[in-house]
Amino acid sequence: MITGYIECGKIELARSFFDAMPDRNNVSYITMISAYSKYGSVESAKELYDQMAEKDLLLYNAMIACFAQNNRAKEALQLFDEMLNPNANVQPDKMTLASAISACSQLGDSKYGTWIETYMRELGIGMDDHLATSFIDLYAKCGNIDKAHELFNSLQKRDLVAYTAMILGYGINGRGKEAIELFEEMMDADIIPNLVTFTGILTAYNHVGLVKEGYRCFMSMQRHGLLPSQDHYAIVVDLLGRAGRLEEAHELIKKIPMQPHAGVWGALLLACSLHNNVELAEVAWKNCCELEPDSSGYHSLLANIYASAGRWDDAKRLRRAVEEKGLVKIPGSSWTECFESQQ
DNA sequence: GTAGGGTTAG
Repeated sequence: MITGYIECGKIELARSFFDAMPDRNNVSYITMISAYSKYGSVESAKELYDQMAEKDLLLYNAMIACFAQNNRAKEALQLFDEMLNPNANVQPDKMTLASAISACSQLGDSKYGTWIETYMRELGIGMDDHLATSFIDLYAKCGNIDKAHELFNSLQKRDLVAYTAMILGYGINGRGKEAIELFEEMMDADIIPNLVTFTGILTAYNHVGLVKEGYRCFMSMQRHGLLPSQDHYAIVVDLLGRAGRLEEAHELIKKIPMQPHAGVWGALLLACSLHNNVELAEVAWKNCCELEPDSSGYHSLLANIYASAGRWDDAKRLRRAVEEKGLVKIPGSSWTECFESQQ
């Protein structure tokens, strides 16, 4: 009954049914927690998790997965650590490890990831395709593309998620040719790409600067019945923008059927700074500010553009405005950091 | 394979 409601997305109905159940057991809790996880309601999931006094393996797994799937990697690893404490009286299994590796990958923590690989052997847990896929993602994000590829070759069966992880891995490592070849191999195998796959392949086109092909790929999304997300638009804006095709990038943004998010305009702003286009930069900057008024990055970017155009007064004015408003600088992160620490 | 796991930019 609960699962029926969950399948059609009626999560509140599922919850009221859950609340009315006289004989709620771990299974019902786990089902409900997973449902909240799927719809991004991490707090509601945590609330249910906290209600259980005795945490068993599956309950831990459901909650760790929930954190990992909703970009709360730190909390996922925190809970994983808690579970490793002998007092917890549980031992992780492959489900736990898959989520933990995913969390390491999100944090770019290859050290912890490698430790998990060793620990896995200690526990006598063998590598399966799910685990291998999370390791592919981890190693690729940490720049160890050879190790990622080795794991990809070892898969028993290459499915959509595995292909997607590897394509994205090649994409972010600038190995466009390999990414494109793999994408074609996937299509030949009649595996239908999803939105994530397109993020990967578009990233690859972007890295090798294949504008025409990348744009064509983006346009092909509709044929697969996929509606490009803001992220996809942002990648294509970046692709066109880096190639200096700023007007086309601007036109594309104007055609987005929804309100573009700041990242889309940010990609245009970045392109304007690469190609010293002050007028368009101002347009992009204005939109960025409206959508994300608290971020200082856009101001600094425009200030740099003013400076390189010799408009020192404008640059100074903007930099002063940042200081006066006390805007926070969001520190950038880099995947290469964890690669370097691995060397 | 009977609850629970793996893939989204720069």
